[in-house]
Amino acid sequence: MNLSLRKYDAILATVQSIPAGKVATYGQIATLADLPGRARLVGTVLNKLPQDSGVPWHRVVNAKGEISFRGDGESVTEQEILLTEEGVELSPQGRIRLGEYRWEP
DNA sequence: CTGGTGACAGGAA
DNA sequence: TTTCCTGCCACCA
Repeated sequence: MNLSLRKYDAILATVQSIPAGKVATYGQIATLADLPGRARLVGTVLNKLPQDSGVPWHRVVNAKGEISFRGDGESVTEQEILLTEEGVELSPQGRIRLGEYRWEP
């Protein structure tokens, strides 16, 4: 078992600790998981996550408050819907108001 | 082993 | 306010 796997677990645990109706940025997750500056790893990890991982990945967005995904919008739309269902309101530009919904541990 | 890729962030203009 | 450039490191061929 790789020690890096423990870091993945820390990332997943942090994402799962995000309360409903709130969102967190990749950098924030990375910092909370003791991986400062490794925001890309958070995205890479989530990208490889299975669908039944039970991780609320839809609450994780980039620093701009936008929903990220390899440029394709289908999954992005699903993420927007999930967030809206939880009470997260989106800006007209399709961006989340981090000042309002950013998770502050 | 080397090189390229990637759900990003932060600073500068 | 947004856009562009750079750095960061795990994973894949």
